[in-house]
Amino acid sequence: MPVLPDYFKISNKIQEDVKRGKLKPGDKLPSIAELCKQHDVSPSTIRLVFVRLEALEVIDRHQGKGVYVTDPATWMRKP
Amino acid sequence: MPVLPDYFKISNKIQEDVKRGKLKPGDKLPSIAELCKQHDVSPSTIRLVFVRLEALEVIDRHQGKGVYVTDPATWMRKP
DNA sequence: CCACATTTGTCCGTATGTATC
DNA sequence: AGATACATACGGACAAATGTG
Repeated sequence: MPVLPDYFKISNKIQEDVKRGKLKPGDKLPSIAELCKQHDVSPSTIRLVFVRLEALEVIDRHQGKGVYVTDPATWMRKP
Repeated sequence: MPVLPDYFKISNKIQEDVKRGKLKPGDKLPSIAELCKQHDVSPSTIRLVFVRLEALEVIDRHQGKGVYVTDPATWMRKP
């Protein structure tokens, strides 16, 4: 059984939280700095998580604002 | 019009090559070092491309061997 | 079996830019 | 104007898998 890398485990965890409704569409994720502390990893690793989750359309990233759980409702007309 | 980042443009280009049949399922991509030269970026950027394309299930990565275009036929019993 | 080179993999820390508040 | 937060990109250290001799 392969040991999953950090960026994989973290993005899986976030995906799980979304599936379980712990994170809902439109919710804002903690800041990068916060996620670094929570998982004890560097900003670069969190960035990998974001690139992956963005490709999977789980999150939307907004420079200067934050990272949000994808909301199909506000998908087309982004604020 | 937003200027797309390098890792985005490169992964889009590879996706295009796959769609157009220039790259076919099972094909091996150039090495990271090679892709660095071709696009004049660092290895880190190419890795970002791979993380994205892997999430999109466009490629399969095999440590020590290479990176291949996803082939549904050989998906389960990898060579 | 062992040694070695090649290749990919993970993770880190940092510099700089840009959008938002 | 200043603080905060995300975005992009780089380069390096070290690990792990593969293939070859």
